[in-house]
Amino acid sequence: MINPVWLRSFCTLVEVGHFTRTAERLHMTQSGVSQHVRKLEEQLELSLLVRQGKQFTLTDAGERLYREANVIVESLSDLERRVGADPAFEGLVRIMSPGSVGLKLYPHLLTLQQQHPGLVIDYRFAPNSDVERAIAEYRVDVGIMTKPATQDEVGFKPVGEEALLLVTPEGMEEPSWDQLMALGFIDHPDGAHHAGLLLGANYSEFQHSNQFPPAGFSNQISLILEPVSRGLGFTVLPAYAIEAFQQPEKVKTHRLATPASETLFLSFRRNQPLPNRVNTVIEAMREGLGLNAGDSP
Amino acid sequence: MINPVWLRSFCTLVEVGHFTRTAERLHMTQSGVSQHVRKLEEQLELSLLVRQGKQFTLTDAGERLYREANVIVESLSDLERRVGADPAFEGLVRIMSPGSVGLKLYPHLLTLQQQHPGLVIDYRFAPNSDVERAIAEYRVDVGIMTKPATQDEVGFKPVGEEALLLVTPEGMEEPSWDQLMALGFIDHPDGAHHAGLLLGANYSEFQHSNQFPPAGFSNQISLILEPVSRGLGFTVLPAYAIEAFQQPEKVKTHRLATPASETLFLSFRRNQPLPNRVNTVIEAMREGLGLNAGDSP
DNA sequence: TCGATTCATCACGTAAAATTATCATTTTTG
DNA sequence: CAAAAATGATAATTTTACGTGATGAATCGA
Repeated sequence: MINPVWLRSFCTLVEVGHFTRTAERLHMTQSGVSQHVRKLEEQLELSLLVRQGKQFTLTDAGERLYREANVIVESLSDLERRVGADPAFEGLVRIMSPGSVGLKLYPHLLTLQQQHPGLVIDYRFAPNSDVERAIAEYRVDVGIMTKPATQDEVGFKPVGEEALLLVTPEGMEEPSWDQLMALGFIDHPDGAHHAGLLLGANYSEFQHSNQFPPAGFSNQISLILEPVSRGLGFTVLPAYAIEAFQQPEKVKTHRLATPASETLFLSFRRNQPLPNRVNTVIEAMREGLGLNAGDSP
Repeated sequence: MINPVWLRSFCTLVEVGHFTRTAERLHMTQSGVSQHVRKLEEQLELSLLVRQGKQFTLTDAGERLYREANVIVESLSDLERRVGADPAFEGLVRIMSPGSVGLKLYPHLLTLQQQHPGLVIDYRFAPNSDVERAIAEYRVDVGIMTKPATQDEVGFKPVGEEALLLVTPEGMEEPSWDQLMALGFIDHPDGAHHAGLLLGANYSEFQHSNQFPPAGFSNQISLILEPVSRGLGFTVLPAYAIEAFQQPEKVKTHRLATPASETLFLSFRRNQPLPNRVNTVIEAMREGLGLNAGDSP
């Protein structure tokens, strides 16, 4: 590999046209400049300069070298700055969350991306466990989970609460236990968890969601309320998932006496500080969840 | 400036994912690789690797550095080859010659350029003295001159002879001295020189072209025969300049008893070997002048 | 022609880098 | 699961190479 310090000397010499002044410019001695050029010529086994007394002109190879080397030297001397830079509104940010939160966050983050052309959002929907694994395996920068992370490498921080609501077909008032049993449960990936939190606090008969006759399942968050709207069963969902349903008039939402809510956890890798662009996105996510901006992890 | 040897170690390490194997690949010790990475981290004042036992992953800065540095390292290790290369059919070749020869050569060289997309011909027409100066001042790679070069730095080599011919208006047989005096001389940049060579050898009365009444002048080689074709005078030209005239039937060409010819000299800088692409063009010029290919200077 | 510049070369001391040796971990394997 | 092998970090030592300063030769300007 050619010594880039020699290249820099050579390029400066070509620009300055003068050994002594080149040396001054580079804070070295004229002797050094001479040696650098000679070493380059020795290593490349071709002459770079045609010396004519105190003047010189470039040989063909000299011109080629100058042209090529100049680019490299510039780019090398600039590298430190470029790598150190940590722009807040540029680059790829990879996010993962369960579908429920994603439904609310994704449009908000797309707005952010529209405001900053350099920013690229990669948002994937996946269950809690997948989110945690993706973070641990460096496949994702931040995640939102509805449970605390279990692995050591994954840090977490509560960033919001979302009320859990019981959803039944339209025209039904505060349903009794028997009515629920009659309806049957429309399940989804977090169905058991949600049902446990809300129904456990409001129905003494409740033990587990599998007490209810199964009435359907969907892992497509935007479609879970479809069977409910058709009178096929009930389900329990966080408020933002209900908001996202296309035909809200076709279902009936019940708050119940004892409210229950799901905590949202911001999740991230513990062992390295987050780049600015990721913090930018985290701020936007807080806003999207309706929270005041706070300091990022 | 960041040490590119360290960068190479880092890039290789990222690709290999293994300190010891990286060291083997780079013909150094594992200790060296460790030190290179550490020095990079110290100089940049940021961590590049997240070490997890004997595994590691890249930090954000590490990824940026790898992406940027890889380009530089590749380009640097390839530089030697690129500069050493001397392609025969690529690059710019700058040529200068008097208009007379140029008329014949230029179309031929354009054909060469068409055959080799990377080759670029810069052909300029200028008098002998300008050609010589341009060569000496590195503004041109090769020239054709009709006289030997006078400066030390400019080498030359005869590459062709071109017959000098007397040209009169049509319908005139081997003109007498008095007929020439009556017609008058159509002069051009090499007019005096050409007339001296041809007429001096064939007319005892001849001393200098200014003996003839001036009948016109043009430095546009393709137009010199225009006034002759209109009966305005005679001139002396090399054969290839006459060939290039649009309406050959409008003039009469005379070989004369004692032929005279002009020698063409290939001219070039003495102090440095010619790049291959220039030799390629020189070969093409020899062909264009109707000569057998010979070894270039 | 003489003095002032300018560049090339040489010898040398210093600073940087590579290697060796060793230790603490981690991973593999029987 | 324990012993063996492998891996990476660190410290100490050797080796390398880099830049300087001194000297000399060539060139340029007055």
